[in-house]
Amino acid sequence: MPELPEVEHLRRGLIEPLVGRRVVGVTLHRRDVLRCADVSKRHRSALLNGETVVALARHGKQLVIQGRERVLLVHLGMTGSLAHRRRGERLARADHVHATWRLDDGSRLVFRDPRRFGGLWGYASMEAVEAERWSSLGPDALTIRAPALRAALHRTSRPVKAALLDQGVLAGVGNIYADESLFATGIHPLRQADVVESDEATRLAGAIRRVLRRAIEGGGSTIRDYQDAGGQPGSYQRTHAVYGRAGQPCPRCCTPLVGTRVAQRQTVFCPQCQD
DNA sequence: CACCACCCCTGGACGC
DNA sequence: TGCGTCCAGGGGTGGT
Repeated sequence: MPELPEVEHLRRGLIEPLVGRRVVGVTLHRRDVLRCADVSKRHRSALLNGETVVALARHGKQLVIQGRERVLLVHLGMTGSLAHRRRGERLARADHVHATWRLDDGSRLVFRDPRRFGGLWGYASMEAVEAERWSSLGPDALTIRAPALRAALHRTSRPVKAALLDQGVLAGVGNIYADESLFATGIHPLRQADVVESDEATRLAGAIRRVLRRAIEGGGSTIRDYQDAGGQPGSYQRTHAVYGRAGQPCPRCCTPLVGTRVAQRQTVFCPQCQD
């Protein structure tokens, strides 16, 4: 399930194969996966046909492939993936492939998303993405600073985990890294966000940055589906302290970890270490 | 306005 | 083996 670390690892892995390459052909296998901001444009143009890729940008969990004239925003949702394959290299699975780009070196980029919670959005420019899309997102979680997090948490009485999952509060944290960051800071996921103390918010901001940075270095977390641009799984799932470990001993104090539900999400915490 | 439940979707796990 | 049921969750939406 791609959260910020998986999307950032993907972005870094796509720079070398994509930047400087020209898109010489696109196939949209499933039209409803492309949700164009500008519906008057034909889909080939929205999908960067004929464009040279100049950069890859990310905010939170959203990736943007920047062409010279247009840009394409990619959201992976739960099961989305972007795979780059050199000429002749095959995909592990070809079902649920919704879009394919052919590049001028004979390689191709493939968007696959079995559950279709993800999608593709065409925009005229980075400025349009920032104005129409990223303006409703909170600050990027990879660089979140304590004062900004403290202020955001202070504005809401929701459970702190619900606030962390809200992309308008903080962009990029999903279910895995919310639980891991709260455990690292000793904060109970159901604690009201506005009663998180200043020093706790400071430590939480640091934990979020550290957890995300280490997850990126580990190539992200692969629970079931996630693969990077080259088809490799991540390794950070081996480092998870609490996510997916309900009933197992807390790695710090050996108390059995407790599973519950917060904001419709499976949530695991240590009843001894987190309050 | 703030918050929350529901819904979209598919594949894998599990029970019988 | 096969079938039915449940569950995973990011994010939009509509209800409270």
